[in-house]
Amino acid sequence: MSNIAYFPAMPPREDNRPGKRERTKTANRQAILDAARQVFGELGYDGATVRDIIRLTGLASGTFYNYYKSKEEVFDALADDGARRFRPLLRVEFEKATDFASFLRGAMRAYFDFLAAEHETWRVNRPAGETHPQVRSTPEVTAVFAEVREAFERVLEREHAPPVDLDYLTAACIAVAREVGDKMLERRPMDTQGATAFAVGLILGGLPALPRP
Amino acid sequence: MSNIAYFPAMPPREDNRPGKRERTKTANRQAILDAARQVFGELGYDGATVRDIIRLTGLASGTFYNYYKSKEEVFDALADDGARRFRPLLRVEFEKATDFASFLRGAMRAYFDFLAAEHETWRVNRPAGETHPQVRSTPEVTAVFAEVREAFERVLEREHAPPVDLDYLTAACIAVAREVGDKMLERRPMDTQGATAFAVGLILGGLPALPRP
DNA sequence: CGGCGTCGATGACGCCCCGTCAGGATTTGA
DNA sequence: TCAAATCCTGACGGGGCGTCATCGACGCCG
Repeated sequence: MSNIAYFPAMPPREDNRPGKRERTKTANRQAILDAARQVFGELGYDGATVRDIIRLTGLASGTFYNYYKSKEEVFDALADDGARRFRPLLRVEFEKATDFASFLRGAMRAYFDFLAAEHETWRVNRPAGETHPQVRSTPEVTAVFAEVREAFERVLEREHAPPVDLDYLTAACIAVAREVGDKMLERRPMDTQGATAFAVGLILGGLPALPRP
Repeated sequence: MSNIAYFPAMPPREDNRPGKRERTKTANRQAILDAARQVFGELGYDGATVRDIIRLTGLASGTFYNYYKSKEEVFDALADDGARRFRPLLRVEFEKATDFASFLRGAMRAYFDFLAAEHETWRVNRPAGETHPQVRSTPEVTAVFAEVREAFERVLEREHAPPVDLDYLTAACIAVAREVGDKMLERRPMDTQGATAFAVGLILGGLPALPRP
């Protein structure tokens, strides 16, 4: 038998791609995440059901539980995913920054742009009046918090700024970013620059007026 | 038969107290709210179950649904309750205030004190790592937002302050209050005065630096 | 008092979602 | 080609959900 016209059902892989098991695993994980994003988007966090997500993936119910333990866990995975994608952007801003003002401006702008971009993907067709799900403290989200805090610390120290309550400052900045960002998303046209100017103005102006611990 | 020693089983009410029907209704409503507070406190919002609340009240399951349609609705009722109790305090601060600075200081302080007081009642025994439930936008909560916004508007106008983006400002102030308040609750001793100084300092300092729309 | 109409408390019920697990299909490595 | 490993499958027991027929208690009036 010549070897010209013969192809085995599955030709041997010459590359170092992971095996089929590994590939379906990541495919499943991704399918679940995608389905979850859509379901949460349409039904809201409370309204969503593990079964809804499962149905959308076409997998068996048991399979879901091979990947995530619960609705909370998928949701946290989505949040983690967002945080993981945002972190590098934050790091870039830190590298670029020359002082606190420029870091804050860059980070804030990066966040609002990120938010606006996510917005499209995320809130596909939210029924009116649905509260959007609470951002939970997953490992990656916590890491972002810590990273902001540390960046603040370093950059403030670098420019010999007087000491402040860093925990409060970090919390306040993130709070302003979140809430102003939220309001920004409701406005048309969506003005990330305006939101940035507001948030940065408030915090930079307030910084010198903070009590010294 | 003399009328001295005779009391009918239920002596007639001379007062204008509502009838028994009405009284058990308010009692039930209150019992459900109390039970809900405790259950949410112990199990967290996600972990709590309508059945848990029902069990704690001792009522029948059907009775619960005569008062609230769902877990969400009881929770919103609790939030509403908090907002309803906070609103007068806010109003008092508005009356007392002579300018934006004094209003902000008073309101912030009132909020942190309120928060600290609620804390005792609310987070009875939260298991570690539980995220506390999202504050939802119930009618009363929305009303508080609107009231803050209007108070800001009036007091800023009164002192001929330059115009600002009131929506952003309100959102930012509430955000700072919430988040700094949250951090405050985790500290021992709980320092409402310190938190107030921080939040007020940040916002008052930032106000003049805001972009003019 | 006594009788009647109404209100709302009751809890069993059917429905659906939950998370599990024994069985089976598919991939892997030899 | 075969055995072992992997993990997908879907039926199942458990339990929470919201409803509704029933009934006891309340209020009202003669």
